[in-house]
Amino acid sequence: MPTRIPRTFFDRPTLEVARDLLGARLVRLYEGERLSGRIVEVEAYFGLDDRASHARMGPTARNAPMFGPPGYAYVYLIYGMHFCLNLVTEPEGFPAAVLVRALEPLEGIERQQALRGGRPLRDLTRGPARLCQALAIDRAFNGCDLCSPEAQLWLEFDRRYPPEAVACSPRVGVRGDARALSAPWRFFVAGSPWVSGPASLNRQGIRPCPGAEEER
DNA sequence: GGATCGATCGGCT
DNA sequence: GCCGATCGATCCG
Repeated sequence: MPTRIPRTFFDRPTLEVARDLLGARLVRLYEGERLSGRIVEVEAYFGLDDRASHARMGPTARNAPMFGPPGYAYVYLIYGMHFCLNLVTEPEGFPAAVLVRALEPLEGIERQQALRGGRPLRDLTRGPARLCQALAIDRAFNGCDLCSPEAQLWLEFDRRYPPEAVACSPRVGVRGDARALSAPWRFFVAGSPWVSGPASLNRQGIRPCPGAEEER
């Protein structure tokens, strides 16, 4: 049985964690069955200055997990009907998290399709709300410790992508100021059919990742 | 492939 | 009241 990714992995600058999460396996134990997928797309949200982050207005009841210790889940409801999964990064007190935007399906695919209402395989986990539905991730996982041996949701090291296989682009669906709009804090596996977002971003957006030193 | 629109509700202004 | 880190259906080219 592969080991769960430890808390020290998440206790680092968010841009580094985001890039390193590509290739990791997200595992959900659902009614005794492993449902999993390989992470192929993420977005980083960090700091009070990030106008696209839920933490931009300071701590609230909703965004509290973002201010908490690393290695926990921050799950929120959006548009009154969809859930999104974030992985909390950086030391406690600094608001930061990585949004998981797309997976390459690996285990329990038939069960995942059932949870998705029989939608096509290609649409199974392509998008942050779709993957939550496929892995049965909802509000109950908000604040969940992903590094605990008892957790029903965790991460495992799986594939490791070389730098040239990883591309970046501005984040999808953000509304903040010019800086937030242009910040290349979305990372994805170049050319993967499992990546979400507008095709335009996935073509033009293919450029080298910024160094982690760009953070802050 | 791209644009538009409706669904639906918790958390903030 | 307002609006969103989205999705799916529908229309168009």
